[in-house]
Amino acid sequence: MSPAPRTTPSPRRDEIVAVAGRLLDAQGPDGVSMRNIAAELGIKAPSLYKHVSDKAELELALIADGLAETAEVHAAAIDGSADPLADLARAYRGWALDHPHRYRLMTERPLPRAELPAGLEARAAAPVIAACGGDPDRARAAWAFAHGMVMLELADRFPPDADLDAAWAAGVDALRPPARRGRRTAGH
Amino acid sequence: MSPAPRTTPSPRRDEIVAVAGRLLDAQGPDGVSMRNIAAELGIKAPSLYKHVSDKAELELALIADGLAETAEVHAAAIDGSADPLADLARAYRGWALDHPHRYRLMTERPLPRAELPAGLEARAAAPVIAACGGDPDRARAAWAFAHGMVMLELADRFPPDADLDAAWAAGVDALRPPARRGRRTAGH
DNA sequence: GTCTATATTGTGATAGAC
DNA sequence: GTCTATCACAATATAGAC
Repeated sequence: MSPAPRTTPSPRRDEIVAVAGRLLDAQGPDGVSMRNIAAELGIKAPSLYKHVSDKAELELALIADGLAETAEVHAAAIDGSADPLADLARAYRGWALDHPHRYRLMTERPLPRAELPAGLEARAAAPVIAACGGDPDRARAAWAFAHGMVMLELADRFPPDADLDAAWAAGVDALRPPARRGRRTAGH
Repeated sequence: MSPAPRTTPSPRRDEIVAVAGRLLDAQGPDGVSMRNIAAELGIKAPSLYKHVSDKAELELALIADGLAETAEVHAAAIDGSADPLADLARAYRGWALDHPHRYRLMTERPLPRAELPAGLEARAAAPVIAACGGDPDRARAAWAFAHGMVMLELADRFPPDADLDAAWAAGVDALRPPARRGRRTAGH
């Protein structure tokens, strides 16, 4: 179902991916060099190539892991919520601010869809769509709003006096779907 | 009023900045190397340092030029418009898609406010604020929405079947300020 | 104002020995 | 599965001659 990794899975490979992820989260993209990863494992860079075909494979694994993690976090945020869009927004912002480099890696380039586990993108997108009452256009607008807020906050691009909580609230208020009328269960 | 550039202004300096801008727009950030700029001018890279203190100075000039240009384009878009937010959104998207690398450079890092001409940031921000009826929080939400849409579109991150025009329309509809009641002039 | 020569530092990746 | 040695690059920037 999910496409095979370019390299055979192995415990050592998993360690390498884990170290790459730690380096990314801690030092940003420049920290994720083959030399650094190797040093962290107490080996030399060329040895990595016995376990991993190239750097792109590592980045792919990092993206897939991040998508899976956010899919879970976001699904949990709307689960049973009385105000799903507001709770999702809070969770979205929180995760992105906690993992800025990972977040950028996951959003700054085209998704390598062909090499991602089947259904992963849909699972990651499901919470916004649900929080927008099933309207895909509104969901994309809401995603863009949240992405824009996060990116501008991460880049420290808002004016110093801007009230970001208020800006989030204004966007969520505007984008919240009209009250659902008499629905018993989460709808189609 | 505007802070002095680190290097004395000169025709040659202006040429260098112009070439850097052309390279950025045409080839992206990797195309903007001191070697490339020099080659474009028919000289060698070290010669540039007689006119410009370092690469950061060039990037600063590129950011300032881009801000000034968008400030004009966006102001023109809302001028006399019956639906300012929609027209601004169209202009915002158009300029960003026409200048993707410049747009990224202008938004992906903190503004070097201390080294920018006085009032430039405010001039660039004025059109959104006006289009949002003067509400700064809603204006920031609208900016974030547009920024998110543009960045995700530039990164080709939306699913292939997404209707981006519809997503823009959904966001603009949601964020448009309540109809202005009986105002004669652009308000305080 | 331009040149040559060079310092310095970084990257990803391969060959082949052990 | 790890090593050493190395390739092939690219970048910004400086010194000093002309």
